[in-house]
Amino acid sequence: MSDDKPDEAAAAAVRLLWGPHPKPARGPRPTLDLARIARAGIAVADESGLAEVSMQRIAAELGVTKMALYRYVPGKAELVALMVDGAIGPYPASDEPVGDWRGQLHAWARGLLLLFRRHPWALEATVGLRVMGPGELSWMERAVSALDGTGLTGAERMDAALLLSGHVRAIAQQARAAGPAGNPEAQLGAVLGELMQTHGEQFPALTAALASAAGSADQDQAWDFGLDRILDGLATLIDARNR
Amino acid sequence: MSDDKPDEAAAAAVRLLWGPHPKPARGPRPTLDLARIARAGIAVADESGLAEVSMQRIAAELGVTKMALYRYVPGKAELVALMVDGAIGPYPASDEPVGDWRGQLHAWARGLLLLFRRHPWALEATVGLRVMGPGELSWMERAVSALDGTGLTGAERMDAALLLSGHVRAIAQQARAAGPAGNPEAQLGAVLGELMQTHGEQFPALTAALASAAGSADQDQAWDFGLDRILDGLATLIDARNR
DNA sequence: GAGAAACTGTGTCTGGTGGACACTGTTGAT
DNA sequence: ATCAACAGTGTCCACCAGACACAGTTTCTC
Repeated sequence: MSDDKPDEAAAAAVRLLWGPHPKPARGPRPTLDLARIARAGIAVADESGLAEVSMQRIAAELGVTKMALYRYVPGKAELVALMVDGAIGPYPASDEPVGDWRGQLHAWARGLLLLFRRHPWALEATVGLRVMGPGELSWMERAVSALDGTGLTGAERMDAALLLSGHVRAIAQQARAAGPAGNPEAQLGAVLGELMQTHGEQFPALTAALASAAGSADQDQAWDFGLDRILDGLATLIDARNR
Repeated sequence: MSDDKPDEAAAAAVRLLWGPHPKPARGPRPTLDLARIARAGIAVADESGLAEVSMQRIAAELGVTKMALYRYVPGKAELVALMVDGAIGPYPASDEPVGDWRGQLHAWARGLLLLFRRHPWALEATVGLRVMGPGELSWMERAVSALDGTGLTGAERMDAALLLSGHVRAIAQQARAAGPAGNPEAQLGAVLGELMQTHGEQFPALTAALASAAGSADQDQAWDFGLDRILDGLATLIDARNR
């Protein structure tokens, strides 16, 4: 069937991300290793975007031909998966769990947001079907463990983590669209305002909301708003459970 | 220098998406139009995924050479933007605003989710920098207008819309990863469970959560959970504002 | 030691992509 | 009738991911 192709691709990705990687007994010494390859890819993506990441480019960066890369990585998709997990994880051990679940999740979300800000390409690299690596899972672990003892079920704890990461991604994407300079809200408002000038009558509610928002230029308004709403919602449920 | 290139690209996209498109006075009749092109692209993407969308493919679908497409669309990015806005909008007029803000937002989010289910490729097509078209804005308009009169500021109403759409995207992506068959939770649990078997000791909280979640096989658990949490959070704020 | 086996990196090739450009043919305004 | 504007085509380029055969290097086995 055509369904076993994605499966074997996924299996290859799992092998690559989760190891083990026994070093060969015979033959010439490998000049590269997965960590170096991932680092090179991340560096290129950080600096020039994911579009610049090609087999040739990364190989050149490492001083080999592109075909040499295929000795380490089955294909470009797996390369990117390696880069993603390298860029994401593991969850920094310096951020020890401190405070209640709310404070912990707040710190967790902030850390994830900073991470996406540092590696904007990770957003586009994590759409679609993919295999989670150890790094990504360690973040998941941290979020779920922050909710231990809150009375939420296991599924609910994981759903909460997914919910938070969704918000992080949404904000990171908005920030990315605005570019490194200038706050997203202002930029979004500017382009929207332009469109409203010519097509405003079709979007009365938006026009009104935009006019009302024109004054406030709070930097991270959308971030704090969404995060607080989610945490409030979780608090409501947790309170109900514990009563 | 290099910063005006994205700007002019964005301007081209705005022209394309927002018109106007005056029909030429002289010359041969165009055999195509933007709507037909968008429809062809959407059809291909729906059926075979975004990767199958190439200039050649779409042109062949329309019975012309690929270069003819460039008479209508400045490049592939703009083609995809056209497809996205065509697939998304406008917000269906049949879904009249009914009920309180909560019910309206619930219906809105559900509608958006169904849309992403119908056009899974729209997820990958809407990461990164992009220009919103009329269709996308009409959805935004609907969500913002649902929050009219709740006491929220304009910026907050828009932030709420962004928050909800973030959750929709997160769920849609998870559903997409699981494929059309089988519910996402089970599939996620299966692959996670496999990894836990070999690396479980590194992720104790996840292992516990997974074990606890093994029994419940609720289909749309994550969807309802996140949506309810967000709406609860909004309700908390709205209540506070109105007191 | 000698040879074989395993392995690495390279060169070459293919089919595909987005896009530039010059060209022919068509159409309506003058 | 002429001409300028426009549409669709054919040809070209650079780049991409990947397949494959090959030569060179290392280590294990006899």
